Amino acid sequence: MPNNKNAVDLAAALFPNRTSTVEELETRYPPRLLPDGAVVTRFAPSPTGYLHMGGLFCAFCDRLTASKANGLFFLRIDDTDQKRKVEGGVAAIVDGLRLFGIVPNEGVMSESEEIGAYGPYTQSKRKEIYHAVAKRLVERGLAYPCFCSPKSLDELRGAQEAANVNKGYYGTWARCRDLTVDEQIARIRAGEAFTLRFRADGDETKKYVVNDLIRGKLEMPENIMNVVLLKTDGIPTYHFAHVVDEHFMRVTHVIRGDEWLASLPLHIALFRACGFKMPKYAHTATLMKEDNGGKRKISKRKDPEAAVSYFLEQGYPAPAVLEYLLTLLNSGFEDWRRANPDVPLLQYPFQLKNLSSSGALFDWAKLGDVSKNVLARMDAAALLRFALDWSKTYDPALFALLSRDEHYAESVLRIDRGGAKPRKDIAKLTQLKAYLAYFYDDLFEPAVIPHADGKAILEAYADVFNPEDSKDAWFAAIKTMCASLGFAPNTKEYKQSPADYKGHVGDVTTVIRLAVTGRENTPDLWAIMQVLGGVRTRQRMAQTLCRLG
RNA sequence: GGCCCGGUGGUCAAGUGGUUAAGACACCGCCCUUUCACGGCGGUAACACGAGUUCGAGUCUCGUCCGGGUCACCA
Repeated sequence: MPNNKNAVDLAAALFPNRTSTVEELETRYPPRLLPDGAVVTRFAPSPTGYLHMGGLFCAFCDRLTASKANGLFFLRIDDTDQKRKVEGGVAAIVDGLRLFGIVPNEGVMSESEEIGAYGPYTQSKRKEIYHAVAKRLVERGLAYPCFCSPKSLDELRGAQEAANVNKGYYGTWARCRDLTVDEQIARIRAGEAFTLRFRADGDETKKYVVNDLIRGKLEMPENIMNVVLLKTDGIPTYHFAHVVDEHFMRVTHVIRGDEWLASLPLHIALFRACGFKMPKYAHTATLMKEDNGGKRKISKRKDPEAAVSYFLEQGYPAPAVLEYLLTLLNSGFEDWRRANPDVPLLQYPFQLKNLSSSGALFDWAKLGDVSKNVLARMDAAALLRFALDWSKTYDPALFALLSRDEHYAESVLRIDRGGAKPRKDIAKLTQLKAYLAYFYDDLFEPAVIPHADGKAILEAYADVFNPEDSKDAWFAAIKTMCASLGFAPNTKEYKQSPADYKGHVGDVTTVIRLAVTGRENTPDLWAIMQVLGGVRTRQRMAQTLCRLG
């Protein structure tokens, strides 16, 4: 379309400073040289202070999708809303991703470092690029200045509400759309504040048809909204920055939350107006939460679990959180994990198309189960390292306890771990201290022995206890002891004629277990005694006996 | 309210016109067992509703209902 002279004059008035031309930008950011079929993804969060669960999930999908296709994944910071910007917000995102093993190939690498040839990767540093495209839009008559004040826009909305029509800047409500160029230029020269709006040309009765990679064919009415492209301060809105950035950063696949679905028609219209090729879109489902009876989006304000840091604080292993997200939102993952228990998560043959399109309810029980499995797969040394790392920042008392004697701590953690059927007691590290408390004398809490024969059992056991015994010998000694105390040496015999016995071997070991650990439920008692050592084991039994009188 | 997206057991989910409607978590029972776990076996429990197309519908179409999202100079 030829530029008309008036439009060119307007553009010059709007953007008096020299900007690059769109053609220059095209050369500066040429199509990427990548293998056939390679995809380019991006994660583009706002630096609002922390990494959101939904964001983590998108970034993870971005990473997997790009890796699988020999493509590349970059991190961009969408900081066009200066009001919401938070000190350290970029670090929270970069560090958050790193803790989950998600590392970008290019883009923002830290608060102060960016790598890659398609930057800057921080939107607040790209003003000149947005202005170049905006200027071109004005020259083509596809954008215009709007002098409406926030107050008059409020009134507009009020009037629309009263008239019971759709709200927005469109049709005859778009008052600044048809000002004469003379008036526009005069008001700009007079220093009036203005925004730049999109001159929408959509027909509401017609539909765009888009293929969403997750949802399939989508039909949505064409865009008629004359949205703001550049705010009064010249900073672009998300929509405009999105279109410009995905184009010049040569993104092929946009994976984002489904809260963006409603603005897809706008984005389509903007891509067309700019003459840019659209990327493919994948809109992921929102993570929901049960809220008395109903479900609702997990909210930053009300729900601590909105922030990924919450799970880290609780001591869930990062991979467990990711695995949980995958079981929740990606069909087929659990089968794969069962078949490949030890393959790193990043090698999961991820497919966008088997992402769920309906919003899943967050399920703590399921997360706990997933996490128990992840923790159970770790060996004692790995678990200790994880626990040390975690407790250093989140539980100094536990850290002190574990580092007192790491060798000892590891032998505690080794009990019933590493075999074909490891125990699954722990879902998160906040449970660890309680789990191993009785291995430390200062935390050990003696229990009362409710069993009527407690005294007799402990006295008899004191005679036969030998810390040198192998597990078999240890158990054989207990069985032998059972007979003289009137207990069945095994459960079967007891069940056959309960009347003949005071109880069975399990009741006997329960008394010993209580005396030694203060607990009714523990891992293998023999192994526990080995770790505690003969002296302490004897000591605890003796003390219990004392209390029994 | 307009527009959009969803709706299979309590939760997550397979399923793409013909299945006894998978599986996982949770729950219950049994077995194993030195307790508790783990593991094994079994069980309760679902296609939101109504029309239509078809020999045949969870699967296709329409309507209804329900849930969610979105309608900013926020992203």
